[in-house]
Amino acid sequence: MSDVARAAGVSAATVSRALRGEPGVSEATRRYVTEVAKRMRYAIARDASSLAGGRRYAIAVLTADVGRGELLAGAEGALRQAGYDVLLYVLKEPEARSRFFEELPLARRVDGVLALSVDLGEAEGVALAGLGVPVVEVRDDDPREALRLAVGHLVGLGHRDVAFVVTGDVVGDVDESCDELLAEGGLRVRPEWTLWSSPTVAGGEQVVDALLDAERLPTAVISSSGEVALGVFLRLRRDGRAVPGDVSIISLEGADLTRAVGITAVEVAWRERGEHAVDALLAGLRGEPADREPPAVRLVVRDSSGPRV
Amino acid sequence: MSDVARAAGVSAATVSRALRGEPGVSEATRRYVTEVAKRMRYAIARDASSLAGGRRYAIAVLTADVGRGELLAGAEGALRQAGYDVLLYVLKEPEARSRFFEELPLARRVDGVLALSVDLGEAEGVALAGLGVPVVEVRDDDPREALRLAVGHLVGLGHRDVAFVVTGDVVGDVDESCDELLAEGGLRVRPEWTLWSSPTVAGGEQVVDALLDAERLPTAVISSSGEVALGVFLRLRRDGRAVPGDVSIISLEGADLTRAVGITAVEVAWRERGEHAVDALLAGLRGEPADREPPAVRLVVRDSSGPRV
DNA sequence: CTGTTAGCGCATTCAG
DNA sequence: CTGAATGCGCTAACAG
Repeated sequence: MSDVARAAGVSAATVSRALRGEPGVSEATRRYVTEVAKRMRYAIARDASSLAGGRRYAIAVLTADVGRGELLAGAEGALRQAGYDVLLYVLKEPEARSRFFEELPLARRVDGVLALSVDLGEAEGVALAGLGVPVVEVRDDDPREALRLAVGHLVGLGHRDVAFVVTGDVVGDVDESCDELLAEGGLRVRPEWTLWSSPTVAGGEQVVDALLDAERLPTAVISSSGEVALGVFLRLRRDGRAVPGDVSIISLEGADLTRAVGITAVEVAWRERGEHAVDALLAGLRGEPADREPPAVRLVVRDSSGPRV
Repeated sequence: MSDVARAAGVSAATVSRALRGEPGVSEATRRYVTEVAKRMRYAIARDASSLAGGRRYAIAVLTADVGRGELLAGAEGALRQAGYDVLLYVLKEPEARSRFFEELPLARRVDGVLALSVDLGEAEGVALAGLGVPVVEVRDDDPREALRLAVGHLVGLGHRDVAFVVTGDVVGDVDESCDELLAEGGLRVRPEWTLWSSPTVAGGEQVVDALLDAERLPTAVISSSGEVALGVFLRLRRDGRAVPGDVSIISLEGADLTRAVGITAVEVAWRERGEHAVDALLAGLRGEPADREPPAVRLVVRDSSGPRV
């Protein structure tokens, strides 16, 4: 930096101020210094800057689900644009996760923490809060929101007899209240149409077998898993049933899979959600309150759902 | 650090050495200092450490494909274990990518660079090399390797009449030499069985239509895309053909999709590949040469491929 | 094996 | 608006 200062005929302090956009430098000086710095390919050394200034220009991004690439990409882009480095921590393996929260290697290393799909536990949240920097978490959605969207869509198409396939993995505790949600939407609720399945294609196929055994076939199926929806789709087609002619199918999850096959599904705008989380974090960094309303889930209508016939 | 030093009754230099595992400290002292530090919840400030020591304990991980979560996770885990921080750079958008290589914000910020699935261009490689730190790249595989595996599998099952579906996106220039590879493996090569398709499920369905129009149906189909393979699978089944009874299907790509549906596919051990790349980088950091042989691709046999009947 | 002495490269006072 | 002085917290030579 002193080299640049000498070359520009000013002091290092002025270079520092000019390059960081700090007030207290005339526009002319700032422009000149900036130009000289660029010509000399000079870039501020972050380490020294952090050490002297106290700020670290880095955010820790925690994620337990590397499959959510778009979420991560959205957050990374927004942080980069705001001038922050992204320190990635993958907390997928349980050991890695517990070790992380034990050692908490973030002390004095980052200005904030972004937890993406980690579903922070009580103790974990407290540990992060203890760092003394802003923490923003993106939790997975309340699955009921997705269910509501699906029900609304089907009711709008005239469906009343709808089967609901639950996979514990994805929906969590929604089975407690799903009947209620279905009824609220105006659907008929039948015990034999609330089915549990393993979250696999084979599981979906078995579900159809069970459905075919009953005296009456639903006109639509909601699946909490994309793979199950695919299994349902395949099995119905093999049985000569038309989709969506005879049966409509909606998935509450699995954007990639359902998009590939053309199944109507509820999707989350993960990229935007990542960007939104960064906005909240940056607000926290400035000490302002942030609006906590995340971008909503949306229904993507494809070829597997149509009017009740 | 001086607090710890005082509490332990030693000098700061000793604390530094003890905590970093540097030689020149008695085991007893090291143990004691370590214990005191832990008790005081002291952790070395990376900024100051980097500034004074010259090493940064950080690796830049570049990726153009956030979908490769396992690759990223593998690399992150290995780097973390080696004591390095991971600075993530997503180079997906073309503008982000060009801006990155123009500004090259890594100068004096990292000890090495890991480029995962970015397919570095000539100029980009030179730019990175100019940083003066080790650079390791994980390029996507030569698609011919996958094709060889698939051909070998089918030949072993007695197939001779095999169609090959190419999607430009995935296979790149392989269509130049695919006939050769098929013939090498002992398959019959027919121009009408080398088909081009868009990398979608619909594309795969159209491929089957084209195949059905010809006078003779192949006994197996190799698809360079998982989605196309699924389309082929669906369309064949709807046409009443048994898979793999009448036609076997193999995909050269799309681990998630093919796994979900049960299609035999060539897969890459992405996680291990990430770990391997880190090994190479760490070797470079130590100034040693690294073995450049990446973990090979492998064939995962599932229900879509069987003996020729 | 351990302590002492100097910086690492910058941001921040405080003067001018 | 600008420059000079001071120290951020640590590591690396040195000396003992």
